[in-house]
Amino acid sequence: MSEAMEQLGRAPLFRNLGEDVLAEIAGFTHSRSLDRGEPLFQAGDPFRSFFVVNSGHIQLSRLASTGHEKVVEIIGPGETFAEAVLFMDGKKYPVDARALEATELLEIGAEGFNHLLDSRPGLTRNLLGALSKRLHQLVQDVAALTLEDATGRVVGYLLAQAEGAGGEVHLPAKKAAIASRLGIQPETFSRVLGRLREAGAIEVEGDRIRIRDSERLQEILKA
Amino acid sequence: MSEAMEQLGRAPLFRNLGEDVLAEIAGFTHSRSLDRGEPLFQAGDPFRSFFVVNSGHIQLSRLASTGHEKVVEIIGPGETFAEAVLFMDGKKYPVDARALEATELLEIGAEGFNHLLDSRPGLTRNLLGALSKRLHQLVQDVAALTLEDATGRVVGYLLAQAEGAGGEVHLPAKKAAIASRLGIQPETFSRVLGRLREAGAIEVEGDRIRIRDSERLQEILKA
DNA sequence: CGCAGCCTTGAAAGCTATCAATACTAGTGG
DNA sequence: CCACTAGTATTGATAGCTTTCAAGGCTGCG
Repeated sequence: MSEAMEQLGRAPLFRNLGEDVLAEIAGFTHSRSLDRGEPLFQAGDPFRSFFVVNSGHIQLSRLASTGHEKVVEIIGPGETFAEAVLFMDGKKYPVDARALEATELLEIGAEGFNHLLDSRPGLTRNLLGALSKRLHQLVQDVAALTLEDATGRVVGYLLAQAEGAGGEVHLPAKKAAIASRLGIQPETFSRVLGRLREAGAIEVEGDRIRIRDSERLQEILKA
Repeated sequence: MSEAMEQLGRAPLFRNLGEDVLAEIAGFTHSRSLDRGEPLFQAGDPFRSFFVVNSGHIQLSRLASTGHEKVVEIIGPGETFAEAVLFMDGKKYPVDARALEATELLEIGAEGFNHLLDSRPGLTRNLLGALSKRLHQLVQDVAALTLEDATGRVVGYLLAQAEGAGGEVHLPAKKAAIASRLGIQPETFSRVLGRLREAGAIEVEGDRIRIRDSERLQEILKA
């Protein structure tokens, strides 16, 4: 099994597929490396391929007319992105993508992949599942942005990240990027963390946050 | 061609499908009527079917722990909803759905539909397209919620609704519901409309809004 | 006519953004 | 090894927008 096939297999999107399918996909895939801060594509660029992150982190963001930037998503190892663009009318990327650090990824050619789809039901199943999951996540985000205030969103984010990570959160990006992802300013993010720390709910050490009192966080979320 | 088949065919989700496929789908479909305000399902209910709106409007909303309600989406004639739940892990509806007015819809059984999928590539194509479109829409919403202020969101909404409607917008629901959809309070919505009216950009008559000065609106959006 | 629901308008409070200045950190070069 | 610098994070003060609470107006229907 080639290296590309192994890397593909690690992504949920390609889970449970036969080796033959993986081999086919690997056929129109090649690996890419990005340096910290290096752009991958811009909003409006013609869509030709989508990606799997192998190591590092990619940030997806949108630029407002005012020059402000909003981080839509932060993609980590094993995750795919831009696969939804395959099925959209105007074949253009809708967001900007750039590496937050040195990042390795696989680029999967859209054309070849598209041809595979109709003959591989399992593949379309996985795709539908992936899109549905992202959809659900976005609905959650929209709800949080309107129903929760800054503190609530930060707490929600911390609890979600701590899930299955043993009460320790490793922020996947600079705090300013996380703040943008949460729809708040860096200053507000800092203040909220400060308040949570003073309340004894968390401990902060650089980009590591330890959840000290999970129950108190839940209470704050409900308040 | 049965009535159900015709109604199905009007939805973009079932566009470009052979009559044989439509007939099969119609086989596990039955129509339902809802009165104004009547609930269709609640968040957490087990998922058994998804829906096509035939006439009227359905509101999808989420309830926060504080009791506040956020309108996620307002679904009109020809549109489908809850189809994404088909592919999610925990087969439960993630939102509440209820009729905003007397509404006719088709209920499509999940099990039967699911069986059809693997043998009908065209159907999965349509599904992938529909999910991608919704995904893109949600990304837009998230961006608007964080990048635009209340005025910007209202203007964006009006321009989007007026698209192809000849500069006249017919609000599909009570203003309070629209406001929630836009992530603002009813009072704020009212005030923003008032300001736009005073600026001569729009005219408001109940639930009808005429765009009087589209350019000025675009400017406000960019300001 | 009167009531109920919805929308509008007003005033005050609260939260977050913004502006500004100060720490802090890591990486660089002397 | 230390000093320096650039980027990043924290902290403070203020302004602005939106929410909240409250009251008044409007409309349709019994």
